[in-house]
Amino acid sequence: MAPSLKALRYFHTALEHNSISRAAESLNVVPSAVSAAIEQVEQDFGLQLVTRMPSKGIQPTATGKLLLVKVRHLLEEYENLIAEGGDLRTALTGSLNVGYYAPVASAFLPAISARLTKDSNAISLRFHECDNETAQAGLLNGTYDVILFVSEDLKPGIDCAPLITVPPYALVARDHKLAGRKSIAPTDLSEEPLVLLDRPFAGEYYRSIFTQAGLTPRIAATGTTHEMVRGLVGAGVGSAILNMRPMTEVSYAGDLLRCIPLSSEVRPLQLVMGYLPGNPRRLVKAFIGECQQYFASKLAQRLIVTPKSA
Amino acid sequence: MAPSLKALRYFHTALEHNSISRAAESLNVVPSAVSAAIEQVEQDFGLQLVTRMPSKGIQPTATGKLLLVKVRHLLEEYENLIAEGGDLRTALTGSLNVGYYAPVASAFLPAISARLTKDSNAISLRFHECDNETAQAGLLNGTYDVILFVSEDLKPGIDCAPLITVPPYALVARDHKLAGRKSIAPTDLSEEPLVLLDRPFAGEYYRSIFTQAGLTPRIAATGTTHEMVRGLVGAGVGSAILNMRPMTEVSYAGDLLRCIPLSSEVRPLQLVMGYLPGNPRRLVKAFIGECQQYFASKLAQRLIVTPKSA
DNA sequence: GCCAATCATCGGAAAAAATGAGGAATAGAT
DNA sequence: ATCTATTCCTCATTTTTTCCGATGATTGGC
Repeated sequence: MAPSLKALRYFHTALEHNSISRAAESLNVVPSAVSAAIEQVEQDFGLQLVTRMPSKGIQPTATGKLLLVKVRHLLEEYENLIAEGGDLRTALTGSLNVGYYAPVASAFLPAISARLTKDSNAISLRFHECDNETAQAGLLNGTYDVILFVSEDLKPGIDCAPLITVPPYALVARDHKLAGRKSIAPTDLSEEPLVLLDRPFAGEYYRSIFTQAGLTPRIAATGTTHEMVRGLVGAGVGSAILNMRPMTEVSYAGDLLRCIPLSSEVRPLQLVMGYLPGNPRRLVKAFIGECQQYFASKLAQRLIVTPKSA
Repeated sequence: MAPSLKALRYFHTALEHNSISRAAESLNVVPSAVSAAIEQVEQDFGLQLVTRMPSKGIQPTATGKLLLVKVRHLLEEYENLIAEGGDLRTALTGSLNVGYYAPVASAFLPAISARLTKDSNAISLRFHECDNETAQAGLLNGTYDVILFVSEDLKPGIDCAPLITVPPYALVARDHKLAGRKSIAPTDLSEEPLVLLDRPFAGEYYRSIFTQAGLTPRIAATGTTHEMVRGLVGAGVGSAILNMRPMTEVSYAGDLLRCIPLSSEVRPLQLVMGYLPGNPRRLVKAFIGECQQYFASKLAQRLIVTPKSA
């Protein structure tokens, strides 16, 4: 009671052709194989499904006709599965789940998305903001197809493609006394009230910039979102250190800000793209390609603050 | 690019359990078989579908999840097919196509049908009136599950179960001069105007009754239906020879008729039931059983005319 | 640092499928 | 009536696939 799919296919095409030999020819097998398959199906179901008429071919019995439509349906489902499986790899369609840990991802991901979707309306992109930890876990457990994150605490089993190196910069209000400086040293900031981006990995990173220089920062406020930090800085609560910058120096509150490169050599962050090794489907490859292309272009330079770009 | 159903099943249960070894246990195979099957599926689709984490189990990738729902659907379709195939044999349900060549089938088939359908509303019976030739051809080509017909010109490949032996009788109008006779000989009828049932096999049969006795009948009219012949006889157009009789001696026109046995020994007809050898489904068996039971009972004697019953 | 659990790999054994030749039944033609 | 072509069936043989069991590698917990 378990006919193989192959036996069902032979059974089906034999009845489509009303002939074992013609079916065998179209299946590129020998007639006895088809005959055996039909017998197999009949045995498995314990039913007489075919009447054999030597020199004339075969005919389904009434029961065989009944079963045939069900078998045909199953085979069509199977063909669909194979076709869809092939499409997954070859077609630039479907949905793509992206996990990211990049506070200003909204500054560049929309542009990248637009280049993907403008050619096809069969693409659906899902963006999930998360932290470095959940991004990598989500990639491994299948929640995300691809992740953007910082190359720290890399888990094994994830392939990475570097996108851009992001040095930290100082963010001050436009009317701040340091706003006119060409560059700012951590020492300068440690005398100021500070605003800290307090997110899973970022918090320790920003604190380490000061502690490694032997400084103890005075933290006036913390926020868990990038824009909250900017708002606090814009309101004059303090200054901040951040890594990526959006393409505007106006905060949500309308206050003006200024990004100033750090003078001392501080360990920059590496924004990378993570994906699973092996053979990802084409949409994943395309997204990765678009991201790399974007970050190789001059557009991406506007997202970072270096001594030259300031 | 043709993963077997077995490989798909292994792939599916492995991802259901998030573990190759647990899946192998539930499938009663060795883990390496499951591992190989997963690899097979990945190869066939050319996609990375599973992330393997030694000592922790496996996880589907986002692509794997996508494919998994399709595979689950296919497997459910397969299970359905198997279940329905089993039901075809075991369950007393479904539709039954009956082909018959018996002019008075409507006198007994409804009663037989009622006994089948009164226990189940999942039974659907389809009756097809046809001649001896098309009945047998229809059985062989799957149009009919079972046929009722006359055992003449039997084709090979059809199993027969005799139902009843039917001698011919004379049909006269109630006010006919022969209506009072206990029996009638072909000689008596050959002097009368005759009405003939003109159907594929019947026509020659009725003519042969006279020609074999060296008589030439005078045929006043012919009809292609049993009731038309009765109507013609009732209207006084002539007398007729028929085999089976309905359970009424009133014609559609309201005329009274009388059935009188033939005195001479004339070759009777054999009403038989035909079906395909092998393993018919249960509904077919049940119908055959009901028919045989009916014709073994006294009820069926009322359908024939013998010297004793007259 | 060792142990337990888990997945991956590999060669040989078992099972299944396919092959190809030979035989039987039938329809149609000579 | 005989002959031929077609078709399906049977069976021994070969090929392919699948499965098993042992071994090795990786990870996490004690």
